[in-house]
Amino acid sequence: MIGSLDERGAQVLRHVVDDYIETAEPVGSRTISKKMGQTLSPATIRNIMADLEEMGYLAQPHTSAGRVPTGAGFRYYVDYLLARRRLARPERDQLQRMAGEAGTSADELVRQMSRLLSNLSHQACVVVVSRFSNQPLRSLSMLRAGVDKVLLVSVMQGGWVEHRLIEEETSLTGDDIERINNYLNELAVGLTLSQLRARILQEMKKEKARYDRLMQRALLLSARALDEGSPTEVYVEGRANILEQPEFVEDVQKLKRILRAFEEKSVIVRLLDKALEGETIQVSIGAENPVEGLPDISVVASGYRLGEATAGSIGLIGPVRMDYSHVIPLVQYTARLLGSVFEHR
Amino acid sequence: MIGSLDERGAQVLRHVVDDYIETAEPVGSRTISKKMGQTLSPATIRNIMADLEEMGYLAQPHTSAGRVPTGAGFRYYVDYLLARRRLARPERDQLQRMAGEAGTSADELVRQMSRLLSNLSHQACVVVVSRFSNQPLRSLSMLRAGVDKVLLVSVMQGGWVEHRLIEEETSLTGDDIERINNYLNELAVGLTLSQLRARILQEMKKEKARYDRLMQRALLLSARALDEGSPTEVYVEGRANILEQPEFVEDVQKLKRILRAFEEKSVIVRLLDKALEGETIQVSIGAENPVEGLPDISVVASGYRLGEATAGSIGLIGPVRMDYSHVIPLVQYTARLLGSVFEHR
DNA sequence: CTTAGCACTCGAATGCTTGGAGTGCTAAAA
DNA sequence: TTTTAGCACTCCAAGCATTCGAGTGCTAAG
Repeated sequence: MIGSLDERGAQVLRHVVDDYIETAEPVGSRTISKKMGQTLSPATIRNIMADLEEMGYLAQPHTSAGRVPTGAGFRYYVDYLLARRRLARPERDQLQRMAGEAGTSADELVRQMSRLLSNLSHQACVVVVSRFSNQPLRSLSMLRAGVDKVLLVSVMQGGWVEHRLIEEETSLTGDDIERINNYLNELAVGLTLSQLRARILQEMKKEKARYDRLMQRALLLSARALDEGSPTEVYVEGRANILEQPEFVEDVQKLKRILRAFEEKSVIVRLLDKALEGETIQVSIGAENPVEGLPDISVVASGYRLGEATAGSIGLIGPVRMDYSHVIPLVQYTARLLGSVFEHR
Repeated sequence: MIGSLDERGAQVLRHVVDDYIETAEPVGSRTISKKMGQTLSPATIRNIMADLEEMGYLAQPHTSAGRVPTGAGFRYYVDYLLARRRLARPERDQLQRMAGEAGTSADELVRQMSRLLSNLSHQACVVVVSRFSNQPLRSLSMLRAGVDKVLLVSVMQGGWVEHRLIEEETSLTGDDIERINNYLNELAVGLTLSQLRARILQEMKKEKARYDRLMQRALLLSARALDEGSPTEVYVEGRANILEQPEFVEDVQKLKRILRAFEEKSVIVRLLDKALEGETIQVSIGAENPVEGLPDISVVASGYRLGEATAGSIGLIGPVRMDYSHVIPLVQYTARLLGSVFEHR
């Protein structure tokens, strides 16, 4: 059914999609004819549109309505017809200014960038931070926190800080803790957390042999701390933008499904899954996304890097009828920006 | 206009509110007559309802419709007519089980309790944690985090951990840091953060006199760290429950306003403001809440204590037509539970 | 291959009718 | 004096017919 298009067909498709993105209404042949400077009459356009429909790029809600792009239509549009505009100056400036804010902590910064991105795009913005897997440790320390508790604090490349409070019955002296810290840092700095996990297991055998009870305990505690804890953090900003989209407001069921999805970390992670693999932009149109229950949303997302590894991904979630030509460079730019910000932290 | 009610009037009002809470539809005289076991005919009920309307407790959407409780009607209901039921066993059990989960960190626990509460109530649940103002410090430590950065970590009563990453050009040796830590802990443990702030300012003068450059620097860094940072954290769970309420779904504008409000920390803090003062339950009905733009929501909230001071508040946000007799004990119980959980951390 | 012309389709908007739920009032009953 | 049966009245919601117009597909001429 779906084939390639000649120049004319492509132009018509492009205009249909453009117009539909703008108006959210079915587009008629008259409109397209005008948009193309009346080089072709509505009747001709109708013929072309009928062809496009046959090829699966357009659809008719009912006989006497205009045409609406299908998922395939949007896909073709994004792949071949999109005007790859550069990001407008003022938007670049705003993003850069935000990224330059020095005082904020890493996760506060991400949240604010995400909010700004959602404002600029009028879509909901989602960020997944995979704190652990990939980022090398800058320091790992243990410190006392009250009578029978110790706190394990890890600082990652990029300024991410993670901590775990652990119950510990037997008390450690200040000296003990200092020794442990020296030992841990020697062991850990430069490793990613998953590497460290492996290293600790390895080391535990050695230490057992050496009969150093204190170090054994330190390793045990660290291993325990590393086992717990969620490996990813998720931020959602600009949920209310979903309500700006007529297609969602008309159908409360869709709205509910989307809002529920935003409340499930795992769903969001799955939505942005592909983007986590690299720094290139990923566009899922409609049912293309991996989540079963959400065939009416598109996701435009990109991973952002920190050194060698992908540190997380940032994306926009909205209706299939999204302004891709605007949104794609926005996300792309923001992802790069995030990466470079964390590089210098 | 608004006066006190005789027994009969009160009973009718109670039934109208009960029925309206259940159905979200205007309530007619027939319905009430039946509910009261036909001790009074519909005609009599009509007379009573007309009185209640005159007094401002009921209103008619239009001439030939039933009655709907006004804000004042709900207020009277909550103040005088509510059957103060105890919380049902299974709900108590669920909450307790959740509170007993040992492994989770303080903020993860709050988030999960909040989510559970939103599920049990079918409303959106909001928690405000005022981390700083009131809770005494258990420990305050500085540690190195990379080449030119130090991390200041504070552990509060209740298991709350807070950290700040600070740029620091001149490098500190391990010895320096140890001295600083001893000094800081001596200074800080047992104080609340606001007390500590004052203490540091005091101390800075002294140290200046003593010409101890290292301690000076430590104090400077600490002061800087304490000055930044938001004093409160806010969690919202169960937003999607808002969409279960017909009164909100019918009116997208209201929906938008509510969702936008959920995205503004300051708005939420204002909504729960009164509850932060004490451990008693606060009910704001409709326009009673302090936020201008949200006259259609009710807030049922309670502060939770940690030792002497209020550590935060937890509340439910929903339509004026909320099931107060269910929701009030729910919130009350959860707030107490939270307090006692953090007590033992 | 393009396009003017035309018959046709279908949804959205409009107006009309009807049914029913609910009211207020009055007058009789308790 | 209070209650209630009876009744006229109001108004919304739902159903139905009609109209309007945007848009189509097809055909035949350019």
